[in-house]
Amino acid sequence: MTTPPATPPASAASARGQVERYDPGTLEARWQERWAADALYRTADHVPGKENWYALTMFPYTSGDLHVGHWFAMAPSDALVRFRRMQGYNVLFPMGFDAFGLPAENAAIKGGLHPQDWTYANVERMRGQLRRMGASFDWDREVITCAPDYYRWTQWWFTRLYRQGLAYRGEALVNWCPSCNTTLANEQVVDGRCERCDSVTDQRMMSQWFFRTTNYAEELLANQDLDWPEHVKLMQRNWIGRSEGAEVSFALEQPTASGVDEIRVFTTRPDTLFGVTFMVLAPEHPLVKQLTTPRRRKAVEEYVQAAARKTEIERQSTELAKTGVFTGAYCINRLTGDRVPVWVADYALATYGTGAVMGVPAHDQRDYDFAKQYRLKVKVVIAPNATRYRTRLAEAYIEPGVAVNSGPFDGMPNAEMKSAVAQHLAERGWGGPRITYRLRDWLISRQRYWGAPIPIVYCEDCGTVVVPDDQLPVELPYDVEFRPTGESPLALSEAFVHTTCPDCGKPARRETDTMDTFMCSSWYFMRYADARNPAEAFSKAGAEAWLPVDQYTGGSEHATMHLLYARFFYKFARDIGLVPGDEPFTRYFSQGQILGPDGRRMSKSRGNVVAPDDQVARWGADCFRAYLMFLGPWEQGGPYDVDGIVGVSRWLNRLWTLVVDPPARLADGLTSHSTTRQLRQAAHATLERVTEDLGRYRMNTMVAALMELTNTLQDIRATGEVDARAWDEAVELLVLMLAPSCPHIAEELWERTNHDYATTGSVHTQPWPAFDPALAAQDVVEIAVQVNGRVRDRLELPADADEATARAAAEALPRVAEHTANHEIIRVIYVPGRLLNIVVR
RNA sequence: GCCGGGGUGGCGAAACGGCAGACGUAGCGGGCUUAAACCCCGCGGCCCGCAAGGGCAUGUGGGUUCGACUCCCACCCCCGGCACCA
Repeated sequence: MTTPPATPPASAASARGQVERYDPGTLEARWQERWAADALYRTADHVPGKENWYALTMFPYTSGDLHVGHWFAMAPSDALVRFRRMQGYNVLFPMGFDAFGLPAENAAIKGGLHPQDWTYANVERMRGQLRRMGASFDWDREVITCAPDYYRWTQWWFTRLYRQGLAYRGEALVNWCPSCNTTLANEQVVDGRCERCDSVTDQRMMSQWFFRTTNYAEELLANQDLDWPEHVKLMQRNWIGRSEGAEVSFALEQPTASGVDEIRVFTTRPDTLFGVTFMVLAPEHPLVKQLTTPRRRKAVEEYVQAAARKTEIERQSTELAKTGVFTGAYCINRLTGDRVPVWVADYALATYGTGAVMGVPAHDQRDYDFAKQYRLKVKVVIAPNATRYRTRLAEAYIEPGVAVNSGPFDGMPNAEMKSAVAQHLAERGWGGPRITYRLRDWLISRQRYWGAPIPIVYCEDCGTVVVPDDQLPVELPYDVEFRPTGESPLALSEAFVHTTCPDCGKPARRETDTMDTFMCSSWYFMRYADARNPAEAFSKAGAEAWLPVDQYTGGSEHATMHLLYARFFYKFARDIGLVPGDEPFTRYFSQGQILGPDGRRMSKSRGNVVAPDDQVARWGADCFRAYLMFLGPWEQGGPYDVDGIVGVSRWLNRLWTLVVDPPARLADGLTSHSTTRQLRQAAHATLERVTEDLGRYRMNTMVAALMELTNTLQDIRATGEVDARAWDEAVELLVLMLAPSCPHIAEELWERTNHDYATTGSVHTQPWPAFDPALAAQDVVEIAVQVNGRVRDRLELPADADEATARAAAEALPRVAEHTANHEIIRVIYVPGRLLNIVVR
């Protein structure tokens, strides 16, 4: 079998003659080099006469490959940045790498490469891919979170939080991922599974480092004024989960051996306190062991152990019937003096409120179910009507009502009673008003290698000592056995563990856990403001120049993790006087998710991954960028249709040809020619649309508008004689409008239309053109003529025609007359430029 | 169950309460080509009709309006989040 030579036929001659073909590959590489050589995107902190604008798109994790999702977030962001620059802003648009984290270790274990070497190799590769995108990143401010000159400051943040009492070590029930062999923050457990690897997690009592995010719960909750997507703000508010209610103390009938004489509960229904018929402790509640009577011990221990064996998924399932065991102990409802049996049941959660629940079966469905299961008493204390009400219920009564069987509160509306009871309790020292959050403190300890070491030293004499600034960074040693065992790999490194106490100089041991990588990403956007600063995390001047971020772009999967942590960090930074404002991200845009061609999440196992490199190699970066913008609304995302991109490629080819091969007969002074008017109208109307669309992040319709103008120019070219000035103006506007989305071809065409890059500058440094409303307006418009709301004909009219003119012209149309004859015209509605509706009877 | 976001041609989509389907694809017909194409022209929701034209169409059913994809009410389906949080 013979194959033809690989060289394509040299002649690509079209009907229009020999025209140079659009060749994105070489053209894009050439301009990328040129821009880099000229440092076109280096951003100064201040430029006279220009306002600063900080645009940020989430930096990628160093997985090794940029995927379509990265492009989908970054390419439109870059277009908006370029647009804003042309509008006269001094724009900071930095890029970097989120480089610590488990995948590096997992890949290292699998492939035999050290996590650090794996990570830096990936940085190298991804940097190249990002450059190939043609985005206008300021690489001089690049950050790599695993570099000592970065994590030194991550550790510094820890020390500041520690000194402010916001970092603490505490014993708590924490989430554990048995596959990752490490603890996880609450935010990193999704439906009882590890957010990273999807393994089922369990809970363990461990001593770990936490940040007091709950100190800021109230402020984090107050996000409604942020210019963020509502659904993201809502996710955060749901996550924080504020509940208003009361804490109530119940006296133990028999104080425990250790002297505890009460059980405290949190309730949102203090109005039902008179209806308590049992008490429930979570299996992990510290009092369980102490108050269980000898006769009940065996049963309780068995139950507690069984609960511990269950996974979170099993524990949290609402479908399961309620289970529990009686402890044999009783407590006293101080308001009524009632003797209340104390049970253990796993529907009480150890990590919420006080870990104990008062059982009010008459007015809480869960308590009702539990009471039915174990035949416990049901006491009605809220009723729709104070005089007549049911005492036997088929389900809990949770509607509003008035108090009954509630002593001094009888007859009081229950809404009012909530605060009255809380008040009553407070006066007697039995509890009082209380607000509880679902949000937990942020667990930041990780029993893994590839992260920033926690800068803490344990000294026998001085106790827990924070590493002083001049001893940072606490360097992560390279030569460590990092296989995950559940114990921190750093504990195995004698050289790392053994140190001296910063306070007294005696031998001491280092903390061997590393920090959650979400810590690195909680402040990277601040570092960009002054990325090369060797003496500070960032300078005051840098912060004043750039913070807070004006526009942030990323996926909403980070709503309750990164975006929440970053807000926490920023508020802390504000409190210690480092940054201006209260919020890190003034505006946040959440782009949609790009799916595989089959409409499902892209994944290697499904084999539906579209590699951006392949798309770029085949179509060019400009084409791929524009196609991603053209697909649909940016916030929506959707399946990536590999066949659709050809339309964008055809468009760019036509546009190219149009500019490189202008109309055959260009003549001066044809200003009265109808095509001249049409040309100018189309160009200015498009400019109006594109300006509007870019301002509202509507990238898809922006590209469509450019396509339309291209089609119009092509039609006009075909008519023959065209006014040279009008043509040049239209082409110039088209190229300027193309610059944000397709920076390379725009630059090339800009140069080819008599603009010298060396003297007059890049197309990307040109001011955004202003459109002329008079030119953008149409002279003649086609309107629809309706009879009773149905279109019967169309009519061409001068744009400024009045109603009488329009009506006369419409009634003269035979197809209209047909429908109005023998009818009485009762009304005529005229919308200039749109339609005329004749209403008949 | 609760809270968001969506249902418009074969597909991706567009449409200040005012001509539904811009723009683009798939497909069909034609041109240029020995042949093709990431080239050019045309058609391109469904039904009836040779055509002119007419009817039906924006998840379903109501309503408001001269006029509804758009506003209101009820419901169905899909996607995302939360869910034994006391």
